[in-house]
Amino acid sequence: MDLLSGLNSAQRQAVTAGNGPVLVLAGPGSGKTRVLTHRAAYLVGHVAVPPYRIMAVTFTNKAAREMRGRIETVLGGSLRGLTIGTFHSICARLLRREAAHLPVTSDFVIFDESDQVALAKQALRDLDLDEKQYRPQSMLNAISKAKNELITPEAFRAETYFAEIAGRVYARYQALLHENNALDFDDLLMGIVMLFDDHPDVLAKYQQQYEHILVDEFQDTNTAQYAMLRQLAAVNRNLFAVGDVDQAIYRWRGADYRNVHRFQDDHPDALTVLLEQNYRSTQTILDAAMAVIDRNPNRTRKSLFTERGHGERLTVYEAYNEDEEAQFVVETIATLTMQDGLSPGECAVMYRTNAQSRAVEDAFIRAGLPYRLVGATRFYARREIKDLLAYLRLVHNPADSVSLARVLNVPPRGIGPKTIEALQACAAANGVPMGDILRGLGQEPPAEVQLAVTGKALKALADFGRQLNYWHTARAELSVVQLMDVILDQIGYHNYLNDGTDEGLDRWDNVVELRGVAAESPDAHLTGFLEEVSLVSDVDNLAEDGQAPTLLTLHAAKGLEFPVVFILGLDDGILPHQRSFDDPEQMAEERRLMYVGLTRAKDRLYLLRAFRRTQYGESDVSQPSRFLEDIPDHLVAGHTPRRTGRKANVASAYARATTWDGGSKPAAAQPVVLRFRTGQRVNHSSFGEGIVIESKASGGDEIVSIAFEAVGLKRLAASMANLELLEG
DNA sequence: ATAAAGTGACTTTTT
DNA sequence: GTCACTTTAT
Repeated sequence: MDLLSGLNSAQRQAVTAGNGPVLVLAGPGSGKTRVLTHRAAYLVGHVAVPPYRIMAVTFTNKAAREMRGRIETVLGGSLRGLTIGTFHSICARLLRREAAHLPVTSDFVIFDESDQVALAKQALRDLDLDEKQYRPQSMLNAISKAKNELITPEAFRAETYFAEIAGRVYARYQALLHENNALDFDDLLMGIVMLFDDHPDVLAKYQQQYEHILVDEFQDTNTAQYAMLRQLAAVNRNLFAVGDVDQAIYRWRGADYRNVHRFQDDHPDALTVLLEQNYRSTQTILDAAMAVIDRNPNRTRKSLFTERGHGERLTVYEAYNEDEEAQFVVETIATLTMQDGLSPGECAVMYRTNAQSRAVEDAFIRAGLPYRLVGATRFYARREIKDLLAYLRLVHNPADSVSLARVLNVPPRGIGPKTIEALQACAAANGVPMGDILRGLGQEPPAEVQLAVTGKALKALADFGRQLNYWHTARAELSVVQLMDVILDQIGYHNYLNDGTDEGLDRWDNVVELRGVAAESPDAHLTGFLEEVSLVSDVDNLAEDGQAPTLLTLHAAKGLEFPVVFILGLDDGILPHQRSFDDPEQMAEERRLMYVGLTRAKDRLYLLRAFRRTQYGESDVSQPSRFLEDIPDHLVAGHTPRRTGRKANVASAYARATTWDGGSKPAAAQPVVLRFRTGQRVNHSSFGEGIVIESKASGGDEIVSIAFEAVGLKRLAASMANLELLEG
């Protein structure tokens, strides 16, 4: 039947597999999504499995959306009842349904990273721990790691002093989450596994319902996710997993590609299908990618092949610095567009770290060309978006004290830290959330509370409480958009953002954009809207019809493909990243990251590096990436001198730089007159007297290092610090 | 209660 | 260099 007609034999074998566990090891571009969607369609269309008995799990909403669409296309009908979504969204849905067994109610909110930090800080304060000494972020890392490994606060075992502290913070943090009627991302996964463990009847219900479970990107599952899959598939044993250990790049997030091997150990009878034929790249690109990945130890070799022919050889280019590296990208894209009739949207620029995007953005801006940037400051992490969402979450769940603390004085309404402290104390004394105290104050007549706050501040609190009450009541009859408008209007948010700067205008645009998100689903209720926005990521919003080149990290590039790919920063220390040098496991992951990048390209691949690179404000000479050395010479064309002398490179780079932009370079060469010299005595208004150790120009300012008698060595910007030159 | 100055961190970040 | 955050000065 035509459902199978477009598949090669390996793909067909996987799609039509009978009952029992199936593991599909799919190389890049081998049609793994195709296999997954056709498998689902096959089950529904051929085996007559009702859609509601299938669960398909992905890691991103985008992947889930696409899969649903593609299954529907193959089947030519809608798939009502099919459970398809990310691990997190599916878990959230199930947890809400089974909330009776949870420490939170069914309308719990999901705390994101910054909420988590706020809560971790609170936990540290509650335990009288110094947040300088125990950084909230490292506490959260430990907590997240524990949750991914399904370790509860009670089961948390401390071997070290740090872990002992982390364990205590974990317990307090968890209690705070529940007080806020909130769960974090990791709780969604661990919560499900615990729920299933503690309530076999609940588990049995879902085990029966889900006759088939399909999983994408299986190499990226963590312990909790794997445990959940095992639980659900324990009875029917129809677990269909697709993955590629060579594309495992999320170890640092708790993912463990060894789950692929575990799957084979746990299911000795599993049908394993290897997909090696590539439908994306030229053979040259595949050969380069294999040359890189084959150096990783302990892996089963895959022989990727294509029928697309050899295509063009790769271009390796060594630029003088990151600006020239970016310039090369812009120029090359311009040339390809004009000479080869390529659309700029078919090009992607990939890099290891977000910081690298700046030079590229600058180059595009200088050339007056548009680009699309994925990631960086994520939309939902922006201050204005978080503010507005915090308001909505507070209206939805007055117990959410993290959101309350965020918006209590935003925009400023005369509620300072003293007042907040008093409110917190009052809430703690009465054992109720701060939101309830506020709403009590906003009642007519105000509720009686013991609150150490004076007239003006008290009025501010009561006013805010009144607004909160109003919104809380109004939320039932207003749409999300209407509620947003009411809140924005009443708090004067537009006015607050509009501070006359361009940034203020941008921020308001973002607010309008969020309003647009809400307007897209006018019938959605507040709960649904909040859940949707708390589970989205940036890649989810990457439009398909882009006319401009895409700038993104290698991590964000996974799962995507582009006719032309530029990989930047092939320097030792960047890719592979410095932090992976002393850990072979991490180094192997860097190599996989490179592999992922290489295999995104369909036709052309450009590998770039810079001889000199400015990082953290310091310019340093760098060595070529060791991965670059692994690519055989015969796959490379247009090799700029790489192992030849550095001087020639520098000279040619300068020559190019001058011919390209006759003087339009950014004002890096602004002369700075140095006022201070080593050995001079100076006086600073607060640090007192000291001796100048060093003075140099940097970033258009004079940076002076001074050894102060009272406070030791400091680095100050001469234009900022009020330095007085003393005699001597 | 804000604004300016100083400090310190800084890889990636599917949800 | 840039961001977030804290301390200090107004």
